[in-house]
Amino acid sequence: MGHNLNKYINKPEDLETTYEETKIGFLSIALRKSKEANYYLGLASAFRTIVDDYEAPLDLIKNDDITISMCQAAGISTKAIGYLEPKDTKDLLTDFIQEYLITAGDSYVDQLINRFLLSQGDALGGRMRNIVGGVAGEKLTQNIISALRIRNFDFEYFDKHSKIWIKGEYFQEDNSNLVKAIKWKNGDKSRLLYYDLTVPVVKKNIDIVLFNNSNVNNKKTKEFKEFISDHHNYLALGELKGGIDPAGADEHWKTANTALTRIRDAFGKLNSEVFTIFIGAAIEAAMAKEIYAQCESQELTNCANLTKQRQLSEICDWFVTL
Amino acid sequence: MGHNLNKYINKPEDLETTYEETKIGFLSIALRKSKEANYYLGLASAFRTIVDDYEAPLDLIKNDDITISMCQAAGISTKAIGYLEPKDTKDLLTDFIQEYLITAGDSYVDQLINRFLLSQGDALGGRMRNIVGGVAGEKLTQNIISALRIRNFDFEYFDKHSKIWIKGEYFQEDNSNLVKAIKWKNGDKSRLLYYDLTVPVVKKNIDIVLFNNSNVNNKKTKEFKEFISDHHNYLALGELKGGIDPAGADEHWKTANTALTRIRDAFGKLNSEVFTIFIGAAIEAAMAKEIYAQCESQELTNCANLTKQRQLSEICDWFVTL
DNA sequence: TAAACTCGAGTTT
DNA sequence: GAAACTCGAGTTT
Repeated sequence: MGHNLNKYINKPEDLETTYEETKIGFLSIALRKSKEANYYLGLASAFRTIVDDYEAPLDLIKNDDITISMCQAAGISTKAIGYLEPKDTKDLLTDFIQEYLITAGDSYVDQLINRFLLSQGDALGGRMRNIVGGVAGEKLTQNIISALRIRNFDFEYFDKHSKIWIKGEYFQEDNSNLVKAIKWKNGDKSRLLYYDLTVPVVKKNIDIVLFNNSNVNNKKTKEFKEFISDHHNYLALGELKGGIDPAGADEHWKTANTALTRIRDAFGKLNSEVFTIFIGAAIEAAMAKEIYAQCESQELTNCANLTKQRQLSEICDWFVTL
Repeated sequence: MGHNLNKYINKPEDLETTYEETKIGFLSIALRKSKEANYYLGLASAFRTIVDDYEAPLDLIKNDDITISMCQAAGISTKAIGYLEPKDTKDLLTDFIQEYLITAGDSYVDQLINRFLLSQGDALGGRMRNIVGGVAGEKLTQNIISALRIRNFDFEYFDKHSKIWIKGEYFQEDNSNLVKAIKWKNGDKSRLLYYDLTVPVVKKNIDIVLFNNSNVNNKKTKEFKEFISDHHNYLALGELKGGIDPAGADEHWKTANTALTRIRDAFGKLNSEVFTIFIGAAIEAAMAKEIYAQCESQELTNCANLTKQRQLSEICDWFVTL
């Protein structure tokens, strides 16, 4: 970049994701999706067992235990169910049974289960999107920790499950998903990184939050709340986009761009400058130009393509030495 | 608003979508989804018919006709298939059959079809998202045409299928989905509106594009290309977000916000000012404040909540009289 | 029924 | 295998 923060990014094109990386990404999604599918197939099978006991479709409404599954078969997602009252769902189910099950005659169970599977497929898709995002976070964690180890910085990580700080030497790659935060020492400097933290200054949840000190106890304490409410403690904030789909690349960069602008505006109003970063897995030509230009103007402090190992190592090393 | 563009919006809260509207939106999605599901159930049924003829799962690979369906059952979306080469899909299918079909024994056909249904459910979800967006465009069209009729402005609409301009008097509500463009006369002023047009100045596709004259022939002509390349012809550009999900509201507003910023930046570089507008169906409290503030500062020229009939009528009337 | 995060399933131009 | 549009299926804090 203009000011050489990342030596592997010297022009916008360096940021672009390759066709090969996209392919690898989609393949890895397919593998994971097949595995996750088992859960939903199990639900369908269990649902069929219950439904098989009924003689007439309309009787299905009477069993409150399966109301949610029936709604799903009728095209209402788990998310949407939360907005409906019992009367709404009952009316909808009655119409659904009339229109799609009774007309199916003897094969109404197949009709119902097949529709249930369709809705569960959409659910599986939603779940996969969260998984892909999680995997991106894990990859970043692993690379940050590698940078800490190479530099021999003392570090600890906060474990989501046990809710305690664990010494860096005990970290293993398969703990990556448990890492909520990392703190380290770089000489006199001490640093604290949190993932997915709601930052009071911005009033939004932010993927990557780096504090310029670690003089604070764990979350859920009043002290922590005060710590994160003080803009002086912030050093850098960033957006991480792990999706591999080129069709979503610009869409999600636009989202990230507004999120980053909100961060700058919120800290700017307090006359506080913070670094902002963007790390994405799907970077297309046009947005690469925008990202690069923002880095040159130093509106954006640093960036990297998550699929390019050298860019990623480089930004992680920069990050831990900030 | 501060400058009274929309008399039904006097404070940010006026923009917020109600719980009731959200509920109606989700219910209408469920109804439509059940209808659209038929197509995917049909595919599954046809797929089963073919698969039933095979004795052993591995033989399925040999039939190229069903490769795509097999891939879908294996978790590869239509979108992802485009990135894979035959060798990739063959390897993946071989592993898939080994791991999930052969292990299913005699019930391997059910296993395959159920997995196919899961993937088709995700496909149906994708299709629904496009439909919801289309319905929003139709609603806007209907309200714009109502405004034109109330004011007795002469207008014509460009029909997507027949690719001709049709006199306004022949417009019927059930043609709404065919309207690609509308042109009208307001006294001496003539106006041309296009939906989903790639604007060369911005190099992006924009939902709502209003030209300050209609001195141009149809699309696909060189003349049209020159017309849309001249920034002087532009009067207003807007983003329309038809989604009802509150969870997606801020996400999509962030996207729209960057899109609108790109429009202003691109025209601004040419010292050309254009009006910008935002119309959304899902508007939550925090984003309502941002939208309202942008309207007050006149960064955003006008806005409306698509679910609030009076706001919508008002912005359409403003739009046709611009 | 808090708010806003995850991202790709479609689609069009 | 162009590029960027549609939006809600999940999820977390």
